[in-house]
Amino acid sequence: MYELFFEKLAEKIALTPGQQDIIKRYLIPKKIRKNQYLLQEGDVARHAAFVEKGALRAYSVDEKGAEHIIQFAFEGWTISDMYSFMTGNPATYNIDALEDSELVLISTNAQEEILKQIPEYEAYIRLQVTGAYMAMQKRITSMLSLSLEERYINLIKLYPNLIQRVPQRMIASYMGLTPETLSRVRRKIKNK
Amino acid sequence: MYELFFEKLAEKIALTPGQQDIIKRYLIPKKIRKNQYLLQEGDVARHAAFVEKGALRAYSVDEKGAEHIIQFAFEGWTISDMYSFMTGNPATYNIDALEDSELVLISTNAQEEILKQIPEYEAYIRLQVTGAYMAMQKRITSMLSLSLEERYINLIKLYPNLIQRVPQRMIASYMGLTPETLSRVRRKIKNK
DNA sequence: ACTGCAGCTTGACAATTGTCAATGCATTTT
DNA sequence: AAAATGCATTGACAATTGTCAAGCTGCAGT
Repeated sequence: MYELFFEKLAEKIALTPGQQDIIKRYLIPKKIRKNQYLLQEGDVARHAAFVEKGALRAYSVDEKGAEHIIQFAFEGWTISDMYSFMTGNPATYNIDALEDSELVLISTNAQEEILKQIPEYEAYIRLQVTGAYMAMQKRITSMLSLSLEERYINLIKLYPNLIQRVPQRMIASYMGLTPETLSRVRRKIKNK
Repeated sequence: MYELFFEKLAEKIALTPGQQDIIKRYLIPKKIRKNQYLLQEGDVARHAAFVEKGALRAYSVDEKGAEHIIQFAFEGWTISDMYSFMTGNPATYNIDALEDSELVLISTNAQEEILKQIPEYEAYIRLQVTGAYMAMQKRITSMLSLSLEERYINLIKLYPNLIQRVPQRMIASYMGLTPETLSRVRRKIKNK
């Protein structure tokens, strides 16, 4: 259990089996069915969720009811409403499952406890967040400087399995487009 | 010297005067004139820069020569090409000064040394990066779900001094717009 | 003070993207 | 097997945004 979690952890920091056991005690396994919510806007995010298996998305809903996907999370990724998780304020994003999924939950308290007992864990979180930050920076740069076709091609190159696992309209939402526009972008690319 | 740097540091972690002295030894003060480069695309970012005074921007340049601003940095902010800084790969962004500025540089080596000697510093960086991550997430959410007018109004509300210190065309660039479009957005807002 | 330049604004027009409606296809439900 | 549902595609048209050209303003440098 928690195989992938500790595998990813080991990529960033070295821990003894004893330290791993301490961490294990604070982890909560959770299975979640497709379409179920992990977090709803307005609730407080009391956990960060590491994805052992499956796929989730975080998204906001605007006044018109349109959904805007801020993040996907597949195996090996962590997802939460970071702002809510860090501050205890109500979440501004919804998170739900795109597939039946297996998660590892870490509560705010658990994270504090782990940090107290295993200071190395701090570096793990730092590197984790840094990676997420850099990915997000690339995403903004792509939005600012590339054509839709280039953006789509790059996205698929970066996450080749995205197409297989996520409906087009959600990729459109992630890119800030309507499904119709994404469909036309794909046609243009195909006809080249 | 380094007043603001240590003030910001103290907001996140508690350090003894002795620890502060250790950090001080690794910091490099640098003054930079308006329009001067701090970093050019292709070079390796060997430092992160904390802004004691002044203003800088990080931006990429596309094939057509258009600039796209990924980040502004004013007093109390840190700026670098994080990817290059972390990996040692060539930078993909340019960084230059919008005003005569006073910076505190921290080299990659300095950061490593500080982390070795003062483990509390790790938490500082983590919180720093987490803040940057959350800000960037808000920026993407704003790009995905708001109208141009709302985005502009929110931006000005968030950074009220931006208008005073940064030319409109750079705000347009930051928002992913042409200067003409931003000018029209501003006119619409004014006529309400 | 004068000149020149850079930045903001405006207008006319082009290109891109969104909206709405219809269709087709595949999957699920009955 | 038939019906219903959800998703992708397409077309026609509307709205938004970009492009190009021109003019205005204020500041910088002489």
